Amino acid sequence: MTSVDEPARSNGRTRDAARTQAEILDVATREFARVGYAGARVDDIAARTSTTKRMIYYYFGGKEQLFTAVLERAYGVIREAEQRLDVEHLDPVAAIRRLAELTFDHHEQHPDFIRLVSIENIHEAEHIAASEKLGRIGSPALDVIRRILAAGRESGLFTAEVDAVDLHAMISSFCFFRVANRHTFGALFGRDLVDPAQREHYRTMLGDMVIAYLTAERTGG
Amino acid sequence: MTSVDEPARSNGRTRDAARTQAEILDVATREFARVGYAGARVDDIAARTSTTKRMIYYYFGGKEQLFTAVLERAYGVIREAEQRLDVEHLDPVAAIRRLAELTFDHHEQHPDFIRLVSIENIHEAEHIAASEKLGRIGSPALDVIRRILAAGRESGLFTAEVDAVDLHAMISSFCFFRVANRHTFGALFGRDLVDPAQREHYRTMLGDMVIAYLTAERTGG
DNA sequence: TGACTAACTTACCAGTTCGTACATTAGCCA
DNA sequence: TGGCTAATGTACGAACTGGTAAGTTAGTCA
Repeated sequence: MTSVDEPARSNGRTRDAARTQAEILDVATREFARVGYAGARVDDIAARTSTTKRMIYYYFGGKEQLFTAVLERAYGVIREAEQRLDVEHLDPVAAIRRLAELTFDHHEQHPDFIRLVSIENIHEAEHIAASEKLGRIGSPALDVIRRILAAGRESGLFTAEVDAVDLHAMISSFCFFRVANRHTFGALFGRDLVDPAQREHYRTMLGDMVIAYLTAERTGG
Repeated sequence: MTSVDEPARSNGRTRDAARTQAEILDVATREFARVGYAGARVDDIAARTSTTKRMIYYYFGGKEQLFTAVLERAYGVIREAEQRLDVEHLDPVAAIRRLAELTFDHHEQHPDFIRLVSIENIHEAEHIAASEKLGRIGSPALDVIRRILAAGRESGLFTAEVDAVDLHAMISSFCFFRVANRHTFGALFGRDLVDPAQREHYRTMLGDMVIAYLTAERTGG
C-alpha cells in the first residue's frame, strides 16, 4: 500500500502531533480506567499506541500530567453532552424526568468516565484541584436544573426549598452507583444492576423517585 | 533500655499470632483504603506495623490475599452492625426512614470501608468473587427491608411493586455517593457533601426521598 | 536546496517492589 | 529442663517501572 509518491513516511504514517497526542490520550484513558492510576503502567500505555513511551513524556511530561490530561478531556466530553441538553420546552415534571433519564443514559454509556471519577476520588481529587481547566468547572446540567426548578416552584408543583446542586447529587448518586458499584453489588446480592433487561425498570425507578421527592408534601416544618 | 531480668522479649512485646495478624489487618486496611490496591506497598504496610514484612507473607501469603482478608474483615464488621438493626418496632414509614438514617450514619462513620468498596469495584470485585467467605453474602439489612416493605404493603401505605434489593440500592446510592465522591463533587461544585453543618440536611433529604418514593401514587399503569 | 526545528526512536538507568532463603528465638509441653 | 514448633527477624535478589540522555528524521521555509 505504500505508494512512492507520498512524502516519505517511515512506517506508513506521517508525522502528526495532534494525532499522536490524541492516540496517547485514547489509550491512556482506557488503561487508567481499566486498572487505576497506580495500576496503570506507562510502558503498557506506550505499547498499546503506535508511538513510543518517549512521546508520552514529550507531550505530557509524565504519568501524573497524563492522567490529568485524561481527566480534562473526559470532563470536556461530559460538558459538551450536557450543553446539548434540550428539555426546557417540557413542563417542569416532564423536564426533570427527562433530565434524569438522560443522566441515566449518559452514565451507562460512559463507564470508563465513571471509573475515572472513582479513581480520582481515591486520590482525593488532587488532579482536578491542580488543573486549571477543571477547578470549579461546574456543570451545564446544573443551570438547566436551576431553571426547571424555578419554573416548577412558580407553577406550585415543586417543594420550594430544593436546591439545584442537591438535586443534581441525588440524580447522579443513583446513576453513578448503578454503574460504579455494579461489580460488588452483583457479587454480594446476585443482581446485575446494569442488566439490559432491567434497564427500563431502573430508569423508571429513578424518574419516579425524583418526581416523588419533588412533588411530595413535606410533613415537617 | 533493655533490662536484663525481663524474660527477654526483644522489644517489649510477647509473641502473639492473633495480635500480629490483627495489627497487620488494621494497617493494611488503612493503607489499601488510602492509596488503593495497586498504590499500596507491602513494605510500607510492614513498616507501619510493629512486625515485619515476612509476617505478612507468613500469615496471609501475599499482597493479593492480604487485600482479600482486609475485605473479608471489613464486610464482617458491616454485617455485624446490620445485625444490630432494631427498627421493626416502628411503623413502616418510620422504620424505613430510620433504616435509611442508620445507613447514612454508617456510611459516614466508615469512609475507609467505602473506599475499599470503590477500589474493589475498580478490580471488578475479583477478590470478593474469589473469596469463600464473601460470595453472595447478602445483607442482614435486606431482610429487615423485606419485612418492613411487606408490612407497609399490607397496611396499604407503600406502593406494591417495590423490591427490597432495589430499595437497598436506592438508599445505598445516596449514602455511598456522598462519601465516595465528595472530593470530585467538592472540587467541581464547591460544595462539601460531608460538611458537618449540612449533615442533618442531607440525612433528612435521604429520608424524604425514600418515603416520597414509597408512598407516592404511581401514575403509569 | 539547504538549514532549522518539531516530531520521533533507541537504549538505558536508578530506584523501587514483591517475594523468599535462611537464621533465630519464645514459649509450651512431656 | 530440655527439646520442639510456631513465630519472628534479616538480608537479599530478580523483575519491574518511571523517567531520561542522546541521537535521528521529516517537513517547512527562507
